[in-house]
Amino acid sequence: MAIKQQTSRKAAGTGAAIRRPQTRAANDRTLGDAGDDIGLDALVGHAGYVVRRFQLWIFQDFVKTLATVDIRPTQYSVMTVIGANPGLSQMAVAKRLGIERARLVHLLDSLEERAFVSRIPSATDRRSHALHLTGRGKTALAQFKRLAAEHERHVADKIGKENREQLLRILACFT
Amino acid sequence: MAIKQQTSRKAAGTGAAIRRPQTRAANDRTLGDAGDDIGLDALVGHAGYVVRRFQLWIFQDFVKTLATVDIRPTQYSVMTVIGANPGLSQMAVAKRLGIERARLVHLLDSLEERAFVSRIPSATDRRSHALHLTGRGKTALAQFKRLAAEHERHVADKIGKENREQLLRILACFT
DNA sequence: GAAAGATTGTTGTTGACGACAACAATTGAT
DNA sequence: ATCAATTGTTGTCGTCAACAACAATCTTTC
Repeated sequence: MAIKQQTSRKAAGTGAAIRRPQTRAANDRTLGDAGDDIGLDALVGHAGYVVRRFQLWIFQDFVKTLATVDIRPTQYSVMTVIGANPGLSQMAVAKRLGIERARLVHLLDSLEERAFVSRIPSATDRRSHALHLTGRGKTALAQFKRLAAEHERHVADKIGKENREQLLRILACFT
Repeated sequence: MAIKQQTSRKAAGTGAAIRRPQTRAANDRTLGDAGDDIGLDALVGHAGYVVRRFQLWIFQDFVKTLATVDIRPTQYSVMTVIGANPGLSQMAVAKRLGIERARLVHLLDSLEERAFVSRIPSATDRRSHALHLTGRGKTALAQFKRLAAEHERHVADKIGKENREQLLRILACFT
C-alpha cells in the first residue's frame, strides 16, 4: 500500500515493456490499493492521448514559469505575434493563431487593461484596429520571452533536447 | 498603408515556408527584442504552441471520425482503460488517465446511461465502485477501436507514418 | 475500541477555451 | 444605390481543468 507515490517519472525505461497485450492475469485488484501499475494497453499508441497529456504538462509548466508576470500561453502568443508584426488587425491575429476573433476580443481587452497592447484605429479601414505593443508592452514582452525560454528549457529537460527539436520539426506543419 | 499589406500577406497561410530559423533580415519591426533569436514568426520554436495546434487538430479529427458513434476522446480513453483493467475504482481510473475524479463522475454517468459501463459496488470497500464494461460496452468498444485506428491513420497521413511513431516514442514518458 | 485522519465518490463553482450565432458599422462589388 | 462580404463585438453553449466542500467509509493511532 506504499504505492501511494504518484507517477514517479519512470523515465528510465522509456520505450520498453509496453508489449503485453493480454497479461491481465493479475486482474482481481480489489480496489483497495489504487495501484499505479495499470496497463494502458490499447491507449499506448494513440497519438491524441499522449499529446493531450503532454500539452497539459507543458501548459502547466508555462503558467507556472510565467506566474510571476501573470501571463498565460494564449496571451503570450498574442503579444508575440503583435510584437513581431505591428499593425496587424484583430482578424489577422486571430487567423494567424487559430483562435476565434470573438475570443481575441477579451484577450486584447485584458492586455489593453494592463497597457501591454493598444488598439489604434486603422486609417485605411475604419472597421479594424491596428494592434501595437506599447512601450511598456515591449519591455514586458522581452521579459516574457526570457521566461518562456526558461520554460522551453524545462521542456528540453523533460523530453530531451534533440527530442524537442524533433518534435518541433515533426509538428512544424501546424505552425 | 503598409499595415494592410502585412495583414494580407500573413493572414492566409496555415502551413508552408517554415524553414528559416534565423533569416530574419527582412524584418523591419521596431521592437528591440531580448537578444533571443526569435525569427519573423516568433512562435516557431515554442513547443507549447505547436503542440496546442496539433492537439486541436487531432481532437477534431477524432471527434469527426467517431461522430457516428458519438464518442469523444476522453470517453474513449475511459472505456479503454476499464476494458483493459476491469474492476478498477474511479479513483484509479482518474489517476491513471490524469483526469479529476470529479470530472470522471459525469463521464461515467454518461457512459452508464448508454449502458457501456457499470458501477458495481465493491465488496471490499463500500466507498468505491468496481468499474466494468457491459456486454454492450465491450462490443461497442471494439467498434470504437476500429474507428480510432482509422483516426490514427489520419494522423499518420497528416504528419507521416514514421513521424507519428517518433512522436509516440518521444512522448512515451507521458503515458 | 474510540477518536483522529485519510480516502472515495459526489456536488458545486470558477475560469480558460473552442465553437457558433447574431449584430452594427463599414467596405467592396455590382 | 443596392447587395454581399468583412470587422469588431456581444452573447450563448458545451468541454475541460482546477478547487473546495461534503457524507460515507476505511485506516491509523492511542
